[in-house]
Amino acid sequence: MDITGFINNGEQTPDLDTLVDPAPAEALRLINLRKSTHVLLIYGDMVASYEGRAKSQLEDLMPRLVISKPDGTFMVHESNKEKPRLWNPPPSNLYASVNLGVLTLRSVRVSPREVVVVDIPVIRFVGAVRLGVTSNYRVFGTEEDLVNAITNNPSIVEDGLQVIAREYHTIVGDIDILGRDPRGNLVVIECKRSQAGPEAVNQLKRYVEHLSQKEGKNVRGILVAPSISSAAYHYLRHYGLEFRRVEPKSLA
Amino acid sequence: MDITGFINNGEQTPDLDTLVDPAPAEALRLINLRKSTHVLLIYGDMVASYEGRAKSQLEDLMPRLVISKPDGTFMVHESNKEKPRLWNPPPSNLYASVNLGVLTLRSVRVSPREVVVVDIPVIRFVGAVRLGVTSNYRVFGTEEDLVNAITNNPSIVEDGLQVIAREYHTIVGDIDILGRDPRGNLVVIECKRSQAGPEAVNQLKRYVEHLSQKEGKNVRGILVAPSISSAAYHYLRHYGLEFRRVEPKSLA
DNA sequence: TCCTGAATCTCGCCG
DNA sequence: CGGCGAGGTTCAGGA
Repeated sequence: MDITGFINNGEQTPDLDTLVDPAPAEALRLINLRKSTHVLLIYGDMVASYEGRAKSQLEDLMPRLVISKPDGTFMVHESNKEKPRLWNPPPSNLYASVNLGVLTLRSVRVSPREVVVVDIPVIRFVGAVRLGVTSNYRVFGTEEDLVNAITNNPSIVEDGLQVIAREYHTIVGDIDILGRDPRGNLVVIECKRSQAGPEAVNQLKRYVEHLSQKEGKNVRGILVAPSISSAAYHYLRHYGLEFRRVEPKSLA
Repeated sequence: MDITGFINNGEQTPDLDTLVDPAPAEALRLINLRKSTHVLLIYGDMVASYEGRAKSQLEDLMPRLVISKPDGTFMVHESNKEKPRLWNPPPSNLYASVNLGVLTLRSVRVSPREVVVVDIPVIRFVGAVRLGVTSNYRVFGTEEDLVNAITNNPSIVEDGLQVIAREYHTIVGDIDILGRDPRGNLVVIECKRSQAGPEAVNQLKRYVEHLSQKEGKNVRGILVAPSISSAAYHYLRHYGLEFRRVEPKSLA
């Protein structure tokens, strides 16, 4: 027993461990050793099931890839698609065990209660890799960037427009930008970073209706987006709403 | 030159290849050999960037995990989160190269044009695994299951309700279920598999308004869901719409 | 191909 | 912790 509390006798935990065609007990050992610090990659023939908010099963024994992250992310990937076939989102807990030579992984999420169970009778590979996390991550070209650009320069939408508020809270939701036009009309502005559809029109209509009832006067509504679908445009015009085309990229 | 066209002289392509701390040229060879048939796992210190619908960069050199699938899925994962930090959805094309000892991966999507570039000066591991694809995949407890259950037994929603149509198309969108109550009123039913919010109410309101204008008479709207948020319920009642609590699980 | 809306959406933010 | 809406949403189905 090491009085310093270090089990590994001063040896550094490696960033990478790999096992090819391991015995189940070997795989189990590595998984339990690294599951809270490393991302685990487990490849083999497996069946899996999920039950929680919904329910589904992968009954055919087939080569698949399990990825488990220290934050509890648990995914069963197949040969196509970006999304895992089965998964548990973080935070979940991983429990591994071996019974009759079969490695079983159970990922358990507490709230809502969701369980993914994977049985792996044939383990082809287990890897443990230590990954980083990017801080100060930033995406450019979001809806927020669009709102900022309009706030800084309202004439992008309309000459003489004054911005009264951003993220204006109402009982029916938050209005991206509330403004006033030169003639004194309230203007509700809804921004979309990509093509607007019927839902976006509906959202704008909801805000305009609410404000117009509350204020007891006419309120304009402008949908700002790089484009709008044909059906959505007809719908928008039918309710007297307006569309203003703005390319988010032109504002970078 | 093998006249049969088989480069591997009859040897089977292995389901699994692994390289630990490979030279860049070695890694490149395996990637190009397997990228169209296997899922590639590439672990090392890397920087990455994305430009397309939006733009973002991972400037800090840091251990990350690249996953590339034969359908063109390309993901850069970090130590947390279910979603990759950067990605290209399928279909995309992967181009790998080595310059001055640095492995570079470029994932290119054509429409819309999007590019993810990853530079990997330190390659710790490359794996190629052959995965399957589940056919006849089915999830239970979806909104469609709820719609089916109501279609088969409309009394779940209301005694005497008759279902006229499912997925009834209108100019403002598709109505989950269109029915008629014993008093002859048209009834629009919107189903949600989980708690309903303001957007769901708004959606129902849109359909009801449209039909009511088109038909020139009163149209009822019923929101069917396991629960509804408080704000959404007030909003719903304000517009004379109705809520019917239904647990999707009770219909399995 | 585009359009439309569901999703075990996931994720971040704000109360 | 729940509610709410954005997202480089992804994905499937239909016109």
